[in-house]
Amino acid sequence: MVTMSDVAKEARVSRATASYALRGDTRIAESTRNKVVEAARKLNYTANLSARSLRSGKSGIIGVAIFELDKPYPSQMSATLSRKINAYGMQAIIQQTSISKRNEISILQRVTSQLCDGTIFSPGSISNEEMRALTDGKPMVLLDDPSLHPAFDSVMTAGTAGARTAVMHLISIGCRRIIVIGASLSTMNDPANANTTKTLRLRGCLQAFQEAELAFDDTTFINADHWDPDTARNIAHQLIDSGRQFDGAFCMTDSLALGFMRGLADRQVYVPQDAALVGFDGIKEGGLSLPSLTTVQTDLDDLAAKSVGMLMERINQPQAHLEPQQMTANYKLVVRESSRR
Amino acid sequence: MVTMSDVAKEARVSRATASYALRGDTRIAESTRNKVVEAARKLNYTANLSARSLRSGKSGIIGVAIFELDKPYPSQMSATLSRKINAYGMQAIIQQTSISKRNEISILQRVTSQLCDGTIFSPGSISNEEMRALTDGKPMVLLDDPSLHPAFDSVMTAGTAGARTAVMHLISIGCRRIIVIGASLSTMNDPANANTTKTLRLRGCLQAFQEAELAFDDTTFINADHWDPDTARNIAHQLIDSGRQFDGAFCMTDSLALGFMRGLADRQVYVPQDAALVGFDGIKEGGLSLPSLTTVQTDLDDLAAKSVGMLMERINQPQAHLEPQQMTANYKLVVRESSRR
DNA sequence: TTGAAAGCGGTACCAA
DNA sequence: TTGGTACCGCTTTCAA
Repeated sequence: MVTMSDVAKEARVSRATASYALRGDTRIAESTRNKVVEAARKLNYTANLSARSLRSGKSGIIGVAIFELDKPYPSQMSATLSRKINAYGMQAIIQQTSISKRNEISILQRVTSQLCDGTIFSPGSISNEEMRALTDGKPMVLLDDPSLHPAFDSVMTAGTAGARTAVMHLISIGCRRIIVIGASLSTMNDPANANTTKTLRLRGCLQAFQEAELAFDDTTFINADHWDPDTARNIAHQLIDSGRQFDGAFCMTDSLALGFMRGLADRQVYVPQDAALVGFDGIKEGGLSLPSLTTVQTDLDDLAAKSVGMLMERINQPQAHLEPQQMTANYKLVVRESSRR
Repeated sequence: MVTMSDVAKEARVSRATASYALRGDTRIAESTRNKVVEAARKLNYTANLSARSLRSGKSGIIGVAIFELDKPYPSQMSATLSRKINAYGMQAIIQQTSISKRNEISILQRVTSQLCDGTIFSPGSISNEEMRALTDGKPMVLLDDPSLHPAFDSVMTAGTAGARTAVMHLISIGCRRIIVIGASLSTMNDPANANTTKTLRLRGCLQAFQEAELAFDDTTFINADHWDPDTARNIAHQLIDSGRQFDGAFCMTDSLALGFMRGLADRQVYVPQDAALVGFDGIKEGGLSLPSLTTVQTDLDDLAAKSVGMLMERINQPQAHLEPQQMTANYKLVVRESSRR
């Protein structure tokens, strides 16, 4: 391994000078800097990350910790965040929490807070206090922070407004017997859930129902333990088998929607003829399915710009001890075949 | 930040003793170790990664560098690798190369070779020699290494055997006018391409055609510049618009297959009635599409077990200077609706 | 069985 | 403008 001493020797300067020169400190004479840079290139030198990070506390790395990388939405979000981070000249590393608390702690404690200049974290089962302790004061931006008293900057998806838009759209195309897949109404009973993704989306649904003066009850809202396609596919089977009637469905994520659509097809119920369908997230797969999926699409570029932007601000101004900020990512309704009649 | 000195002081031992105790060195008396461990827990101590890594050259981190995280196959592969790495008690960090050479170099040079005890890398545009230089002798396992003279351990997907299986399956269900989407025959003309994914899969197709004594020519094989759904969708449009007849299609990836299927549907050509369809990879989305997709499924658990296993062996026995090894991941044909007649 | 001390490869203060 | 040097926090050799 070639170290800075090697470079300094090659350029016939001191280690200190070499260090300054390579980082472009203006106090170093241009001619000296050129010598050093040339020597570094000749030796194919790269600064040792551990050493630099140990001494300066900076690594140039931003961590992204996300629940499950094999699901379309988180993977597309991570990819977008990663590119945005690169655009700032930083390296992005992505870690999968698998929604396991042990994993979350391990990631925050052993990697993120140690190595990363900042973290973008999609919290699962870990509390604000634990995060405080584990991040050791390093900047962190949360994605969809459900806590009642935010302790960190965060970027939210437009859960309530988006869900409201989705249901309003179903109503506007003539649906009158609408069901919602993803959460049951009872979720909202517990005040601790006031800001969870489920509650926010439920709230938007209720707004739409009320504005349109459409009746609803407990059976309108169907919980999904896991927001994945197989769960939704089973729900569809049960629903049809039970003889339930509906002419429109809002699924709280696209993954649910695609699974639900498939489940309906398994029972010869077809979208959009028999029931219109709207999802949420805007994953790419929704544009390819048969029929293609109407969805409330979160603008991932905007989400990435906001979260990485906030994080970089904190990193660059660590002294500013501002209140935690909350931003919301843009969204738009993308109308496709699943709601065209 | 709480350091080892703090722990040592709290436990009333020296820093060295604390270090040994925490890592379970047997020379430390049990009672002493308990004191230290207790102190560490009380202070909520975590060893500084940079310091440890700088001094010992080990970090407990394995890097995974993959081309695009927002595509189903690489994202599902990364997720599986990540879990497998965790099962070995190591931390996994995932980085996205975006198939940009600059990015690949940057990742290898600035993060992977610096920080990671080993790397699993899906090479894009970087050469063996460059990798040698950038990894600085650290263990690395390549995924689908296309080089003619492998310089690293690698795990291959069963390109030739898998593609052969796929085409044989189409033949076995009665298809006689089969087309292949993904690469053109001319790809194989350049000897430099002898081991690329495209060539391997082409080779398998040719074997199947020849064994079944089925005619084929240049027009049987249609190139896709990018292996993504939109490209395939366009190909489908062009093919149908040009009046091309076929009763079966093998797409070199599931993403191509799903796009192709959607493109056929855009032109009122339906799978499997009008043409049977087989993909390659085995992404989860293939089980949900309408119709569900027959595919040659790569066993990702097996792929992960093999690649992480090889890597861990290299890490644990750095002295053994064995020849580069090649392994191949298991696969199986998963027959679904797209080829049921 | 434990402790003192020398680094690992950089950074940054201070002096020249 | 440049160089000497202390130090970041941990590991590891060597001595006690």
